[in-house]
Amino acid sequence: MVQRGRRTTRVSGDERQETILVAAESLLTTKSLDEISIEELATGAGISRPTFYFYFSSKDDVLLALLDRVIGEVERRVGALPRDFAAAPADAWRESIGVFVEVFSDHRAVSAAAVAARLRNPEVHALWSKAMASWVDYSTEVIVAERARGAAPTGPQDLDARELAIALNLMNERALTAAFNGDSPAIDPGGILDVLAAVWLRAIYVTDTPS
Amino acid sequence: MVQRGRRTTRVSGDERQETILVAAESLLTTKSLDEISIEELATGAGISRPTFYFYFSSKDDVLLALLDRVIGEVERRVGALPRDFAAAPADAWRESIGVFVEVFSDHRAVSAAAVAARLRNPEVHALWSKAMASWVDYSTEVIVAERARGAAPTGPQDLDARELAIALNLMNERALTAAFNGDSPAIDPGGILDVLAAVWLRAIYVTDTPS
DNA sequence: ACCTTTCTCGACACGGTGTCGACAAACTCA
DNA sequence: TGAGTTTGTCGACACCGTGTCGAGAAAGGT
Repeated sequence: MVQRGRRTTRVSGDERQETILVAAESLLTTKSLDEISIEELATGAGISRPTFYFYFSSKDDVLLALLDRVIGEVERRVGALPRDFAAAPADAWRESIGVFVEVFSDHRAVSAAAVAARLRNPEVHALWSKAMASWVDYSTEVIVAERARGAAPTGPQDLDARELAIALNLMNERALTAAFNGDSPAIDPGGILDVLAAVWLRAIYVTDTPS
Repeated sequence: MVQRGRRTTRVSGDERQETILVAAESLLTTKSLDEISIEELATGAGISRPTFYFYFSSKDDVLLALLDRVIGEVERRVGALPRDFAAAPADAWRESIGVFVEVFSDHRAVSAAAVAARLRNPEVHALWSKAMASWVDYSTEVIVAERARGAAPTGPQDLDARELAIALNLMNERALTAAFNGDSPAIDPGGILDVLAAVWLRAIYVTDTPS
């Protein structure tokens, strides 16, 4: 996925690679990826432009490496959450959504760049889609389980659990990127968890207080 | 907003301008805006590249003109809708959301290009934000009115009507672009109106059958 | 000391953008 | 009808960012 020009693993090369990634994430807090030239990225890492290509094959390749880490962090933290929703459904959903809020907040620059890049770069698109799909799968499973135990209704049109999960996950994606990039209109970053959690609960359970 | 090089209004120039717009929307169904060169756009309209600059100052300027029309169509159609939600709230919301589904479906190429371009172009960003703001305002007003007449609750945390409206509108934006651009995961375009309408109703009324 | 692998960069070719200035075509008013 | 103005057109140029190639320097292994 993120291939470098080096053939075997050595030491000082990995440091350079890391330096480029750090320089990139730092630059991304200032400007968007296409405002950053490879020249800039290379200079920021103390190397020349051609040397940059020894470590990464393009700017997007750098972003891909950064995005990979961010997604990894979400996966890890979501995976560490208790999977028992029956005890306190509202809190459980809130915690799950909270992971996204925190990680996307901490890495807002990378998230924003990824959301922009996926529209033109197939690899970024694929990586993002894969992550979204995994989160949708997770949400769908929980919704199905909650319906099975009678805590959540299906609704008049037998609202498909997966399509509901997709809608809610896409809402989160968009609402979070809007909030953390100062878009307008956007939800206040401080209150976004409350708003999103409320919509999820209502959309899934058709009540504010599921049991 | 969309300024052309011509100083006064004449005839055959406007036709050329229109030809460029038509060529652009047609090309956009095939590839993304940054895969389209100005050369291509010009050739498609039967002129040379420098001549293109007589009519538009950039590719984004062309997109801005196209987006302006699409937004205008939404505004017109939303404005023509009956504003009486009390009689049949579910149908009224469904019709409102239906306008977006139809227009974004008909002009999916322009919508997708605009969503991509707003991330780098301030003018596109501003135009899109303005439109979103107006739709959020509209939704907020209706939610407030529905709460006032007792049809919709506020919820435990006094869920702010505007923030709720923002979340729902952003969900629509993202879900529609995902659906009409073949993203995955995405909601099936044929059923997206049902899904979105269901989430809106539940999020606003906390029931599937408001009265 | 030699050889190989790792790493570096100057120099080049390329493709897209935007501008300038010459000029053609059409319309205007005497 | 013909001189002047506005409208429209484009060849040629300069510029900038990308990506590649090939020469070579440093570092490690034997």
